[in-house]
Amino acid sequence: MGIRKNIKTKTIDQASEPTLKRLPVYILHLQELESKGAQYVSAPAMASVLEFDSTQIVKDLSVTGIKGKPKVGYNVTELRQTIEEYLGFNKKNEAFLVGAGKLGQALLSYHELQGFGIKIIAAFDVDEDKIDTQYGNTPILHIEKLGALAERLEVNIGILTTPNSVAQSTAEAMVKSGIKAIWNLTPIKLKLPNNIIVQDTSMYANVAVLLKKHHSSEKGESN
Amino acid sequence: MGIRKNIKTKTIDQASEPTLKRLPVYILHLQELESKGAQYVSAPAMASVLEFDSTQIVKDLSVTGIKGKPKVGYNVTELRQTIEEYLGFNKKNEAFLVGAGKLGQALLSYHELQGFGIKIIAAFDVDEDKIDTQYGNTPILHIEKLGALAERLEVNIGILTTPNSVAQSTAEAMVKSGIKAIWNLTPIKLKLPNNIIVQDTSMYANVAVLLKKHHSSEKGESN
DNA sequence: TCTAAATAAAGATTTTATTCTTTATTACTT
DNA sequence: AAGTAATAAAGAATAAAATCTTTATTTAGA
Ligand SMILES: NC(=O)c1ccc[n+]([C@@H]2O[C@H](COP(=O)([O-])OP(=O)(O)OC[C@H]3O[C@@H](n4cnc5c(N)ncnc54)[C@H](O)[C@@H]3O)[C@@H](O)[C@H]2O)c1
Ligand SMILES: NC(=O)c1ccc[n+]([C@@H]2O[C@H](COP(=O)([O-])OP(=O)(O)OC[C@H]3O[C@@H](n4cnc5c(N)ncnc54)[C@H](O)[C@@H]3O)[C@@H](O)[C@H]2O)c1
Repeated sequence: MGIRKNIKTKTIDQASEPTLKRLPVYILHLQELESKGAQYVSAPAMASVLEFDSTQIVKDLSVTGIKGKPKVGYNVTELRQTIEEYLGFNKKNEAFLVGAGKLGQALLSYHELQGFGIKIIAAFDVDEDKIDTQYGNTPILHIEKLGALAERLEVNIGILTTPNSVAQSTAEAMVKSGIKAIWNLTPIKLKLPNNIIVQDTSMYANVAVLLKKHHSSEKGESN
Repeated sequence: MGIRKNIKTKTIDQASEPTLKRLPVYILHLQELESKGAQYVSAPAMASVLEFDSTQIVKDLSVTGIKGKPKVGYNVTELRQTIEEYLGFNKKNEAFLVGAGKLGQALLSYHELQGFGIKIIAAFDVDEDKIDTQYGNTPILHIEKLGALAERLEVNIGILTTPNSVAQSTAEAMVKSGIKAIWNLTPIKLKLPNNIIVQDTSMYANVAVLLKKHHSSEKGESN
């Protein structure tokens, strides 16, 4: 009502989700530039390679607080590091994986993830054949040990790769164990307290978009 | 100017991408309702379970053309089938998977995907140890055979799970083989002709969002 | 048969994200 | 040293999506 409009002083560094999702694309591109020995890169130059709008790139990068120089661009290494720091990749991001099945094991062997912030230090399962074995260098433990270990090792990030049928109950158990952020790779919409961060990566959602666009384009829509 | 504003007559059935991504969530929920024997469900009822806004559900479902009845809701089975038909799950969606590594194999064993439209009928790789073996019931073939087989079997959907380093070149080979829609599970931003449908599922992007939100919430932001 | 409650559907508003425009800074050129 | 071209940065306009509001329909109950 007239007064009071900008109460959002606290949400300064809140980048939009689309922006956050583009930042890793920039990191990969910058890594490639670094490997080629490039020192500087401009937003328009990145734009032409990545096929993004150049002003959008400038906006995206500005959320990290970095400053570019007109006529020169950004220092490649500094830019990459600034983005990584902004995303928290340099913080301690140890995670537990729950559900060491096919997808879980793929993630356990996906060591590149470490370069993007997350390090899986243990996996949990209920399958006796898997429990107390190792996958790669990662131990697979009984799910009952989750709570005690999460507390002792101060782990508060969890990756959920159990079957759909137990996704909700397992997620609740993770929360009870002190997990604060869950990367949910099941297609289930989890119902959890809203102080818990949940990031969904649903294959079904992506397949749905792919198929719909595919069939629409076949029908000859301009798109 | 002045005249000509609504040139978009052709894009009638164009649902937004957020809507398309929610449709599979509805399908899963409807399947559960069916298994419980429910006949009808209303949008507000779904909303309370899924924690969505009920008017958004109504809007989402309306893109499929289905009509609900006031005071009753939607017929559960009819609604599920209508969504599935809308998304093209009942069409022939045979796909090739390229790169039969850890992630590729997880997808090959992920038979639930068939219920969501996609059936992987062959995989392709360059690793001699894998070529001409089977994974599950799916043959793994030499990448050179991709073109001929795609033509003969009329496959035009491809799943890309090769290493990052060859993602772009492999995608180009897929396009040359007649693939029209690519589900890209690498984090690489592909540059392809824009009549090719590309759906990215980047783990990095999701990890970035998760970590940023997690660290922001730790700093005590209201979010 | 009429009334009331529930809810789908359509439309309006608000919010969010992208794209466009302008301004100002910097380095290169002559 | 002055002028010019390139580009970052800030702001405005546009477009898209989500949410809110109103209307109309339909069933259940009086
Ligand atoms: N396989 C894929 O490629 C793929 C792709 C996308 C999404 N997903 C999703 O990922 C999830 C897992 O799929 P998957 O193919 O790896 O299944 P999977 O059956 O291979 O693995 C599931 C694992 O979870 C374990 N488990 C079962 N109940 C558990 C519990 N209560 N606590 C802890 N662990 C438990 C099982 O023992 C098993 O090891 C599913 O939700 C699936 O929809 C899988
Ligand atoms: N492992 C995971 O959990 C995971 C998760 C998310 C994303 N990814 C991404 O998925 C991709 C594959 O990851 P991965 O862990 O399965 O790797 P991987 O090394 O296990 O598998 C890659 C496969 O591709 C094959 N290959 C190599 N060059 C090829 C070519 N030119 N044509 C066809 N096949 C070729 C290899 O022989 C191998 O079988 C990567 O881009 C990775 O970033 C992996």
